[in-house]
Amino acid sequence: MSNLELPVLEPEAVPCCAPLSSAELSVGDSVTMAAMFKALGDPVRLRLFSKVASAEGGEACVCDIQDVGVSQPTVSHHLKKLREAGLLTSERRGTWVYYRVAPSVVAGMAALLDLDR
Amino acid sequence: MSNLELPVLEPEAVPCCAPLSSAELSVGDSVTMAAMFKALGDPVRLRLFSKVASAEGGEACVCDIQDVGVSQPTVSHHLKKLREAGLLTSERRGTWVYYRVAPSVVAGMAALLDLDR
DNA sequence: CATCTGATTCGACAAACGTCGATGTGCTGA
DNA sequence: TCAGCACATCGACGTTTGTCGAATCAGATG
Repeated sequence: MSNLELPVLEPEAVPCCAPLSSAELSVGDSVTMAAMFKALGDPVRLRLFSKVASAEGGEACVCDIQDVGVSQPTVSHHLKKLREAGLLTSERRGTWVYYRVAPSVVAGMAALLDLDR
Repeated sequence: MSNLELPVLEPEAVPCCAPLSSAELSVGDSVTMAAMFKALGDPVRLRLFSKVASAEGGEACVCDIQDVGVSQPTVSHHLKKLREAGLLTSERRGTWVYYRVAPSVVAGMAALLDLDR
């Protein structure tokens, strides 16, 4: 990946897109959306995302979710990917860093997959 | 990818899964679902999928959708990936091969991303 | 300040991926 | 039967990815 400061998609900047069944995706939108799907395209990342999404109070600190069978640096690496894709946000509070899902972004992905309209 | 005959997921075999917000994904389910998200995690593949999903009559032959900026073998390769992930089905009719989306599989992905329940 | 703990960054490496041109396969029609 | 078109497979390639251990950064606490 060309990691010269990946732009970390803003939660607001996701009016993308109409359902796939309704219209063909533009080249630009396909790049944007593919990056999001790709972020969920790894089992470890999907489990981390799942742990955050299903956590009490909608958030979880890294220490609560890092038991996924890989080393702690690898967990951190995956969480960064999810952040860069715009799917998670993070906030440091004292010693711990808390992660939350970005609901609008995830809703955008779900809307894209809604084939019934 | 370890391509020793990838099992080509059955459209029926996808009662997976409950929304991510409701419960943590199992290891097995995370592998299954990640493979699907990964299939949509490439811009070219997402555009091909989009072209099929938005096609007249719900299907398209390769010749109708192969104008995505890569070579014909590459298009074929990507369509195979989408088939293997269970997202598309294909059928040969005479000279042409027609692709359709597997609605239940895509619906399963959308359901997983539904955070509002 | 020194030290401990939680989390990120760095550097390296094998495996997987996306792409291509060449070749193979399946069907149609002359 | 043979030429031609549609599509898939093969073999090779540079790039990206997932993983690790080591090092570093950031707060908290003695």
